[in-house]
Amino acid sequence: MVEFSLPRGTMDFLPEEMAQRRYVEDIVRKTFESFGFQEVQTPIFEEFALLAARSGEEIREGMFTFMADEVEYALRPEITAAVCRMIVTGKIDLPKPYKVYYLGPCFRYEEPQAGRYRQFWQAGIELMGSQSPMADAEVICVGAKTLENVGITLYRLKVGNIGIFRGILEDAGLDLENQNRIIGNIDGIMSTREKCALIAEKSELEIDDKTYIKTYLSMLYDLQMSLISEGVESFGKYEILPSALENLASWVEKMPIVMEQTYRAAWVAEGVPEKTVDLLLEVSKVCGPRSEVMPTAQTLLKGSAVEQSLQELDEVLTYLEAYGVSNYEVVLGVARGLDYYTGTVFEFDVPLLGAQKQVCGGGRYDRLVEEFGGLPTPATGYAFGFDRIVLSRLLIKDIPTPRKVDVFIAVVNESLDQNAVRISQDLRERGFKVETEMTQRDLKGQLGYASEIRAKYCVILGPKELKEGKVMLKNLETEEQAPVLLEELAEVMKEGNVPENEPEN
RNA sequence: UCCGGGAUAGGCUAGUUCGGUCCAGACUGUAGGACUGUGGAUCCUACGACCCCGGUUCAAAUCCGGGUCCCGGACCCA
Repeated sequence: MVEFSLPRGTMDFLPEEMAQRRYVEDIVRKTFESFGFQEVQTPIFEEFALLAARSGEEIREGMFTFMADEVEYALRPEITAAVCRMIVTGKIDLPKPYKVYYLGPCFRYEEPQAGRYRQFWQAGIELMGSQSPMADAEVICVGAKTLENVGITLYRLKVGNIGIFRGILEDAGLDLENQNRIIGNIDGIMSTREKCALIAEKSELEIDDKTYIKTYLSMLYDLQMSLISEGVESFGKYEILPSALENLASWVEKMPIVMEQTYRAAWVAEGVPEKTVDLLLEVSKVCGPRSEVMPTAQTLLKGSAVEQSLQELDEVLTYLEAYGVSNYEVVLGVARGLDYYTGTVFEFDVPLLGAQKQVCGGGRYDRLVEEFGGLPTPATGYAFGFDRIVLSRLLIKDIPTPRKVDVFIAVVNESLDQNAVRISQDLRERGFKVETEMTQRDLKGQLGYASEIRAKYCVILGPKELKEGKVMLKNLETEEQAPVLLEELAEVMKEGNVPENEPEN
């Protein structure tokens, strides 16, 4: 016999899991819809060129691709691009702003990890046609409310504005490609800072932590060596020596700083002005509550071209508070992996989830629709990792599964099968969920099954009662039972009780 | 691709340290019976497993080598 296995990185959902997912899904939809977002659906595959438009060829290895009719396609890794395509191809005839949402499977060809699959579900919203900071604030608010409505309050919300980095880099004369690369580096520094801070909380290094530190030491060592061979004099106290591996623990604290200094040297070697580099690093460190962060940032960025982005961020925060969302942190270093963001960017984390803790990410992408050939359309939105939301909710609190059926119809002997079917159909029409016996078990077995599937009632058909136009109705929760006239059956069950037991004769 | 850990009946697992006491034990499940018109109980019976290939050995679930798959983590995360 051939044994087939589940494709790597995919999952089957059993009835109980489906019920849990459906429960969360309903809340997500209701929340989206309460803000006026309407559902759309796009194909699960698109032309590869569309999906890769903003990120180049190298994205290929992260996608499932295939050829058909001499066109290259890929399973969608996210849905924003498809929504933009939908706008551009012009089928949409809605008044602006467009407020749409989606929920569906996406695919990435990656190594699975906890909370990370090759087929995963994304739920997201896009708000197109408004350039107001209010739109950003609303989108963030929908994110916060969705999590709260699902029952997840232990989240962390980081808000920033990628326009600040872009502005600084543009000032220094860097083109988009170089901007993206350096922003990517900063993203790396940010995540290393965060990871090291997490490790620092532990009393002892775990194996994975050691591996992490070794990997980065060697990466930075190589980078430093190649910079030195290109003429960088030395890294002074930030230089990584071959003896570094001897005391790994000491690097938990030093690593982020060394990483900054190494990238600093690399950027300077590329010709980025030192002033720009220092500013970038300073800005990336700015984080905390609004009241502390904004003054610092204003001083730091005074007189530069990015004051406008900062202003924009401030307005978003003002609106956000009007929406009742104040449990955020301002993190100017939020970079997001995505190249297409132009302004506001934000992330929601649920630390409970461990390594893959990001449940939501999004921001403003004012150029994407235009780049796909549409009219210039300001847009903002985000996507949730739906699976991670379900996971978070389950870690916090169990989700009760609804009962399979209200009524099970048992028969004393097979000759009554057709009566059972007729009664079941009648009850279904009256709104009950009903299941009928069909395995020829004895009555004991049938009752056992009925209680196992947690049916509330069992209707027992037997010749004795049927002769009088009655059936035996048993409440499986209270164990009460009594004969009931067929025509009164639905009524009695709706009232939720069973008449007093009749004395046996 | 790299680094850790793992794989025993349909499910969850004991046993692996230190080879023999294990033709592998428990619980659950399924089927039947005690009980031919009344259920989550109890008892009895049956069914059912050491991931694959090779090696060491008188003897391998256990040790060694290779592989496959799973679970974490790194990279990546558009």
